[in-house]
Parts: sequence; structure tokens; C-alpha cells
Amino acid sequence: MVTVREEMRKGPWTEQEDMQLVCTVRLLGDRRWDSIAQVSGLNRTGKSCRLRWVNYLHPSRKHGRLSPQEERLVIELHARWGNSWSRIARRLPGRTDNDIKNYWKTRMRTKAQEREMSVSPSSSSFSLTYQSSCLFDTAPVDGMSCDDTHDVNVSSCITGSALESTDGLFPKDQIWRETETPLQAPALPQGIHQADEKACSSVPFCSGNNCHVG
DNA sequence: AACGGTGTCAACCGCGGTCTC
DNA sequence: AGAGACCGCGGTTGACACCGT
Repeated sequence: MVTVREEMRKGPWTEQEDMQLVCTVRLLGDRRWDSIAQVSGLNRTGKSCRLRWVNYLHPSRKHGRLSPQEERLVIELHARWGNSWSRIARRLPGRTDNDIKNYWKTRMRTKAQEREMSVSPSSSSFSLTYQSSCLFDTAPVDGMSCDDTHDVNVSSCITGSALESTDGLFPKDQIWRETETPLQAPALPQGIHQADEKACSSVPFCSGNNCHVG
């Protein structure tokens, strides 16, 4: 007798799901996503859980638009590496490849539109983005010193030598570790972590805020 | 106030690489 | 060494909010 495999849930995550996931990640760490998906009781794939965690729930995740410093860094790094979004994202603590992709897509669309309109280079936004892009094509990013950094977390404080460094020097996980606050005190949106006490009680073998592995 | 266009962000998909047994 | 499981990446899509007309 063939049992029909239950359909995995897709689409937007609910706050309850978020809390369950946060609790389970606390419990098991952010590896073995298939296990996390199973243990959490969420009817989601491990892949979906991982994506939700990385792109939204991670304590170090920065929400909101890229700062001007971050934008400049993205432009510079894209000139060097092209569409290696994750690679670029590693240089921007708290940002994900998804952020970079989204930003770049928007930027390219804007540029394309402006070009279509045959706007002269003196046009403000075109001038800003296009010129900076060209500039960074040749100029090192060293000019982005810490001096002009308002956002202390922004990677503009990364030195030119760091940028020149070999890829893999800052694996994504390391970036997270460097910037993340402890899981116990994350800065998650909508008070997810504040409420996770409740959520933990809904996760198998979690009791209140005390999660224990076997 | 209604509508259409645009921007932003979250999420999924497919694929290739890596890990584990 | 090989196979299957798992992970991570890049591309794409869709929903929603915002803004201008």
C-alpha cells in the first residue's frame, strides 16, 4: 500500500514557525537542516528551514536597505567578482547573498531604464551609479577608509589588503560568528526571540525555554 | 479615492559541490 | 571508491508596500 507523502508546506513563514525554527536551531545548531526540519515539527524541507534562518532569522541578520557604504562595497566587489553574490555577501556582515542579488537587480534595472531614456551622464542618479561603478573598476577600495564610515558594522572598514585577500579567508559562517550576538540575545524582528519560550514548548523534547538534546 | 507602475524583500527551484557512510 | 544525502549558490518569481497620476 502506497502512502501519499504529505505535502511539504511552502510559502511565507508564520511567526509560530519562526519561533519553532529558532528553538530547534538553538537545540541542534545550524547544521543538519533535514534533522532540524524533522525535529522542529515544521512541515518544511530542511532547505526551506536553512533559507529562512540564513535570510531572515539569523541573529546577525541586518534588515533594511543597504547603507551607502555597503552599496559602494557591493559595486566595487561586483566589478571584481561579477555575480558571485555569496562571495560578495561574505564581505558585508549581516547581509546575505539574497540581499546583494536584490540590490543589484534593482540597481541594474534602474540603470537600464536611465540608459533607455538616453539620459546624459550628468543626470544625477546615473552619474552616481555609473561613475562609481567605473571608478571602482579601476580604483582600489582602499579609499573607503574607516574615516567615512558611519555604520560601524559596514565592511568599508575592511582594508584593501583584506579585499585583496584570498577568497575563503572569511567563510560565511565565520562572518556570522564575528558579528552575531549570542543566540540568547538576538535582534530578531517582531520579538520572535522574546516569544520563543512559548515556541520551545511546541517543539518536541523542548520544555519551555529549556531545550535539551537527548 | 482609485489605479497603475515601481521598488523591495522573501521564498522557491535547479544544479553542482561536498560530506558521510 | 562509490553512492546517496546534504549543503550552498545563483537565478527567478511572486507578494506586498509605496508613490505618482
